[in-house]
Amino acid sequence: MAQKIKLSTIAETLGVSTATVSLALRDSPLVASVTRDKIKDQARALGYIYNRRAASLRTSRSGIIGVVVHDIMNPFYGEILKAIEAELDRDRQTFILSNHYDSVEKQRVFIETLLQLGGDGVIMSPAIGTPPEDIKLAEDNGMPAILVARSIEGVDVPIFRGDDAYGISLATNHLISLGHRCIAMVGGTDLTSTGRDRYLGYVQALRKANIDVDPDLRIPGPRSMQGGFEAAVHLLSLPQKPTAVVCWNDLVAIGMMNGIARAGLVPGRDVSVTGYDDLEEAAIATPALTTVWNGQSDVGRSAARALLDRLNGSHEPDGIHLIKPEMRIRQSTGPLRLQQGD
Amino acid sequence: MAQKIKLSTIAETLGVSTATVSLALRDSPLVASVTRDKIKDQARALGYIYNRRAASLRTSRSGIIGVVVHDIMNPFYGEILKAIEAELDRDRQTFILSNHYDSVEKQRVFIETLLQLGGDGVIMSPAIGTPPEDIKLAEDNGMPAILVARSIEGVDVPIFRGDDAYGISLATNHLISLGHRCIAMVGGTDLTSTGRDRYLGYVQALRKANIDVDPDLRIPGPRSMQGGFEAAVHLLSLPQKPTAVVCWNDLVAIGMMNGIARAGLVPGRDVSVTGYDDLEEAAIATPALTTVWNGQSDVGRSAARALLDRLNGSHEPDGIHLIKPEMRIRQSTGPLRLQQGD
DNA sequence: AGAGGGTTTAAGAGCGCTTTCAGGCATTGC
DNA sequence: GCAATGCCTGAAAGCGCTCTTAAACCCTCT
Repeated sequence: MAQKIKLSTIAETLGVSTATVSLALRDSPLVASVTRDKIKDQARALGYIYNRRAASLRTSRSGIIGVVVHDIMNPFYGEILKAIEAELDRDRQTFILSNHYDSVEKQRVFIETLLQLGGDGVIMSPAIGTPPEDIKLAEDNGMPAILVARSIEGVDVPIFRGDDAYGISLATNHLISLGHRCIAMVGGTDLTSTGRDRYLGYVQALRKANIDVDPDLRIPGPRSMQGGFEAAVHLLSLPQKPTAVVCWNDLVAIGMMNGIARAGLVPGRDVSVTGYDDLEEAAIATPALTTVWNGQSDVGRSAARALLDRLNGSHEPDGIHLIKPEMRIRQSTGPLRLQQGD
Repeated sequence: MAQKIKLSTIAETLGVSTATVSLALRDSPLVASVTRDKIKDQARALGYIYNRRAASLRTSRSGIIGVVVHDIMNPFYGEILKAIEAELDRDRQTFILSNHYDSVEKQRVFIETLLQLGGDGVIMSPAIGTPPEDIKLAEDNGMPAILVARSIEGVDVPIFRGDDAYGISLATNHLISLGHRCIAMVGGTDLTSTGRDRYLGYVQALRKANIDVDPDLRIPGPRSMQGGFEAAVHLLSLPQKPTAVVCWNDLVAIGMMNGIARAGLVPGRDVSVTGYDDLEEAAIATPALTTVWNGQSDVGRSAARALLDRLNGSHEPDGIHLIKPEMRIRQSTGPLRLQQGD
């Protein structure tokens, strides 16, 4: 690299002031279009690189937005991220992505880093146990926060997520309507709002159908294919095997179906399985997975939009924005078969 | 937010100069430890946020490293990213992640943004058709680049990737040793170095075993489960059905197995399938997938290490660093069965 | 021709931090 | 007891950009 090209370099070679160059590059109407074009051509010719650190030091607007979720490799968050990315791209915002893996510590480091970089805002799916102070840390330093997918108590920032209780009740009711009475629930934890809401939806649906809730049929925890696979092994070893399983998400459901298949049973015939999220994988699983679409793309898009609006002054009303999930019925669920039937 | 706390705020409240505060926070030996502790306590008490933009404007080191790959949601890149993340975290570097979706344009925008932010370096898996100038753009502006997973012609920056030709030959030879002669290859394109190398490995393995290469048995393109699923439908409709399939990656292989199962055949018995990458999913697929471990974590870790070393002055030798893949034999491959056998 | 109006450009003061260099103060050696 | 030796601290310049204020310029109109 020959030498750093800066505004003043362009100004000198053209015999104008740096102010004019700055204005011209920013398309200010204060600069004549002839001058502006001349300046832009010269900038290109010299290979000028705009220095955002210097600019944002002055303007205190960095164009950086942070996004932090549990795990960006989890397809559920992946679909939210894609929607956020698309929305932010349209506004030419740079976004910084990070996993917190449910470590409050890692999440706080991320927020602090973002503040140091002068981030304009942050979209987060908070780690389990996130203290409200960590959100306030961002807000107090002029960095608005928006939550997605999970709520936390004691903060009043906008939240976008699916209506979990309703969504899981859709799945549970579907199984009940197929004649199932012994329905397990696999995955989720009481440590997140999502976990609590989904379990609630499951319990309420059972109660409404006058089915007793058997605590042995709840296996909290699993979130991955691996987890679903292991849960299958466990459930199929119970004296009273469930005939249907409501899974935390599609990954768990696919793992569950694999586990059922390994045991020599046929998912969808011997044991019905529902997923949650309606990932791309769901439709091509074997058998195709009955699941609940959770509005990931809506969540991502709306959250990004809300943040951008907020940055532009129009203060979006705070509070929870629930997206209504929808049922996707495929082949992994079927009518109850009698014990020794076939 | 009450008011911006800066170095000078701390300095004033303590009656020392800003220089002392700066030095103290940076743990300079020039400041007495008593003073240093007092300053640090005060900084914490006031809720001071270090302004990296201002600092990096002065030091021209930002602590930001860019990482751009085809698609962060693709588990193959995901495992590379995890390794990079772990390595960069140890050096307290912030990293900015992006997808390019094989758009050279999007990739260039990313590089430019990174330059504007003063990025210290960039790790990239270049988009198909990346012109060498785009890499030079980074290097010429003092931002070292490291390539992962894919090579491109005409640049001499360090490259870390698996030995694709060798890896695919492992899979192909494995199938040949099981008696298969009619072996399809699904996925990959001649547009990437990886695609060319893997096809080459496949062809060479067949030739060495005196098996004719049938162009109809190559289906370029698929990369996803969906793609593998569709390829299965196509292959099983051929007059001369293949008895084994070498797949581009594990996702394609899993999709392929789903497609085979949908057709009423048993993967691993009726049609053998190999994957590539050895993702977590491979081991729990049904049947468990025979695949080739491609050293993703090694690639990520080494690439990050190389970049950090380079930033610290020790100039890593350029050139290609090949990681040796390894075979993982599971249940999705089995001996050739005679046409009407069983 | 001069004034008034509109348009275009220049000047300059920071944004918050780093870092060198010189000077102040206390301690030690003779 | 006095000079020398460390150890700390403060002053100040400047990283590259923005943006307001004010001045310069060029018309047009009277």
